[in-house]
Amino acid sequence: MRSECPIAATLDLIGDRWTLLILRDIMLAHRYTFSEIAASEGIATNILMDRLERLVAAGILERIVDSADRRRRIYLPTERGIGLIPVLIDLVVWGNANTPAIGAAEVAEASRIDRDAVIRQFEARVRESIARKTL
Amino acid sequence: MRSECPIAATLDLIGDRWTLLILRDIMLAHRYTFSEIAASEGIATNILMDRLERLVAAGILERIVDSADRRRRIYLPTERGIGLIPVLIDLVVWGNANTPAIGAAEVAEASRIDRDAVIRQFEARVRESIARKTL
DNA sequence: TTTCTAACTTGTACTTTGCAAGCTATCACA
DNA sequence: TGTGATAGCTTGCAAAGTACAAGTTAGAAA
Repeated sequence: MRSECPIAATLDLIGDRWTLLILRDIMLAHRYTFSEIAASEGIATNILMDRLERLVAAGILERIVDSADRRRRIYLPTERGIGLIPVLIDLVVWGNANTPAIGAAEVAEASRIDRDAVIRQFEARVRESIARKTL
Repeated sequence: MRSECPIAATLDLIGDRWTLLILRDIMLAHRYTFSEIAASEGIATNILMDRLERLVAAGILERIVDSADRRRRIYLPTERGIGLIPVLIDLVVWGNANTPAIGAAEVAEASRIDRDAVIRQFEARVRESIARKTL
């Protein structure tokens, strides 16, 4: 693809069928490990692996070893990754209003009233998790 | 895929590598016909056709015959489609800050200052085009 | 030391995409 | 009225990406 358009360049990184769902798992649902993410939707493990590696390579996620259980790898969003929360929130709002999906209705409703507050709230939670995990 | 999560349900509709670029062409760049969109990026015509049909089927776009040239089909966003402008704007902002893409820097900058105003502006332009084309 | 679990990896079938060429309807012009 | 050009759309086939199942390795737990 490779375009000078920022939308096209962004979709080169996150514009496939799984990447934004993975980022949703990590940043909205607080699922930070390979097996938690794999269990949440029916994503094939080789695809999940590939996407996590790409996201790390793109500087959107960071991979750290869990010091409490060194088998476990924790995938945490970088600042660049946190910057995608607004996109996820917009998708929740649109999906809630325009698809039969019923989940996260409170988030959608709260976002319609004060989007910035909802985004700040998720950002704060993610940063809190990062601080806790990287200790 | 097909989930009860509104993000997953939305990505079922628009979460592939081309659909959001097509919507960007239509709603931000005001390219309303098959050939205009086909020319803007290197999208294969069979894929473009498939995506336009899906978007029409999903109620995101509407297809009308150009009365001035009946060969031409004009693809216009519905209200549901217009509702995706915020997603596009977020992608412009993120891509401008986090990818080497250089286009649309003014839009990104203006959105950082007053996102709602930029969205309203694009919405107004699209509605104006729709009014003109459907006459 | 055996068993279990988490994170990968590999192989193979299947689905989607990309490319090139073609088709049909309509328009522009002589 | 006929000829060429253009817009939208279709088809066939090769290449790429995805899904499913099974296997491997490192570390934990008993």
